[in-house]
Amino acid sequence: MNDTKQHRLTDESKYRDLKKWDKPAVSISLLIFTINNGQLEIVLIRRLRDPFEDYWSIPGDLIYSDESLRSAAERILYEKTGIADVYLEQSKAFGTVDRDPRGRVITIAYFALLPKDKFDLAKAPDALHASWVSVKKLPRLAFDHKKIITTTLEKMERELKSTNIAQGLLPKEFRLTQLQEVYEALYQKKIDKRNFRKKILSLGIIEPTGQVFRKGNYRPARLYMFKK
Amino acid sequence: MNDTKQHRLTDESKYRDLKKWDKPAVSISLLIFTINNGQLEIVLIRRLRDPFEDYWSIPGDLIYSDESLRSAAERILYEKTGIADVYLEQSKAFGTVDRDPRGRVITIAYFALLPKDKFDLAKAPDALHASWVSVKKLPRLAFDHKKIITTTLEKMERELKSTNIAQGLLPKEFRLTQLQEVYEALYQKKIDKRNFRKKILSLGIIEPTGQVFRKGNYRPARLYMFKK
DNA sequence: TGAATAGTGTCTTTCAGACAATATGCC
DNA sequence: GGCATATTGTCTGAAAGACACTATTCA
Repeated sequence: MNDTKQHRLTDESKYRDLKKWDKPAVSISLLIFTINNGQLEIVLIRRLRDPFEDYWSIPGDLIYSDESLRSAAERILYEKTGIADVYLEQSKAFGTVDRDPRGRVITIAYFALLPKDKFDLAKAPDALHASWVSVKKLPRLAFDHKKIITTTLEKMERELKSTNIAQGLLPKEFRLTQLQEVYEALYQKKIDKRNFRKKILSLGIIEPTGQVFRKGNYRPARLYMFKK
Repeated sequence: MNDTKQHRLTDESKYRDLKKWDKPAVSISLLIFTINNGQLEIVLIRRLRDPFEDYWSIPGDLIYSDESLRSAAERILYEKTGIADVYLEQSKAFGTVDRDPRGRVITIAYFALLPKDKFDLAKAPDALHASWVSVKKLPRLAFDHKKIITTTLEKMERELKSTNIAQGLLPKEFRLTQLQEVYEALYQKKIDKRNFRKKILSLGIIEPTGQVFRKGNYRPARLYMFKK
């Protein structure tokens, strides 16, 4: 509300008045998450030029005039990773005036959730400068990308409680231990195994596939999948 | 993901390529809510010209180049109602290509929550064509405004459970019955009075002011306020 | 005393959380 | 048998939900 007043007070020069209706540029920022070794990780890109040279940033691009917000997010995901069929949801729009020193850019953040085995970042187009980074150890970030990530993580945590978000981070068939790791990574705390299994099974959203998963010299785990 | 492929297939003429980077216009859509007689109501404006003449629409405006998204929402709220100090939160961005027949407009929806007594719509600048409308009986709406309202209502309902959203819809001092009406209006169902009071008081977020509210020929009610 | 709303308590069921031992498969 | 992980049940306390009567004010 102070801003409202401020707007009218600072709107003083004719130059500014003329510029008042300049269209902003609009971009999509795409937060790509996965779980790796029980850690929530995000794809970041090292910037090669100013502004913010050598800082890390979220993938993004301007929106074409013939694509919707969601289509643009899907395109960027496809360009960065070569994959298409994943969980994708709008996070929030960010639009402070000075968030990009090059000019007015409003960005609409989307987040995508991938199972780790779905794609190999090393083979992606931007491989040299893109990297998976744990959200617990974020490097220095360009623009307002730190805030975008933090805000989106809070939203994801809230949604985990009421939606099937975990599904996006797991392969079709998974062990209960993996599912628990998703919850622990998003809540950032340990959960009791017995209580977790009791609850998740009572929700009735997953079912055993009948298959088992074998890895080391130990008991195999039953595999589950989300019901349709 | 179909959209992604489609984009590349249909991106065939040079004309389109040149237009590909045209900047979209960006607007704020402002959903102004209050509770009136236990009903959730929203401010709508009757359109006087094409497109969608005689349809109803959500208040909105383009964003100036020197204001943030939130500042723009505050400005529009101020222009429409003359008030500033209310609960205001971003809902969601909407940006399908053809949502406005006049050209590409991406809109970012905000919602504002007012106590009913806070302002008199009849004295507002747009009084002639603006009106409070119950969200249960929405008239025919212009553009994609029906979807914007529906999506925002779902978000508000979700937030009611975890935040203090009810505070925005009530005056500083209120009766427990009023508070219950807010919950009932947003959940669209009746709540047991004893259970509601037991729970809301156990949360410790409100406290009695010591005042009472007298109206008809019946027992006065104690007044409460939200703690700080 | 009638009308209209305010205010209150108990019981049952469900859910969350603490807690540790046994089962299985492979070497 | 040793190792590594999978799988399972009980108890307790807290919260949710069903349910109906008394209290207060004023005309």
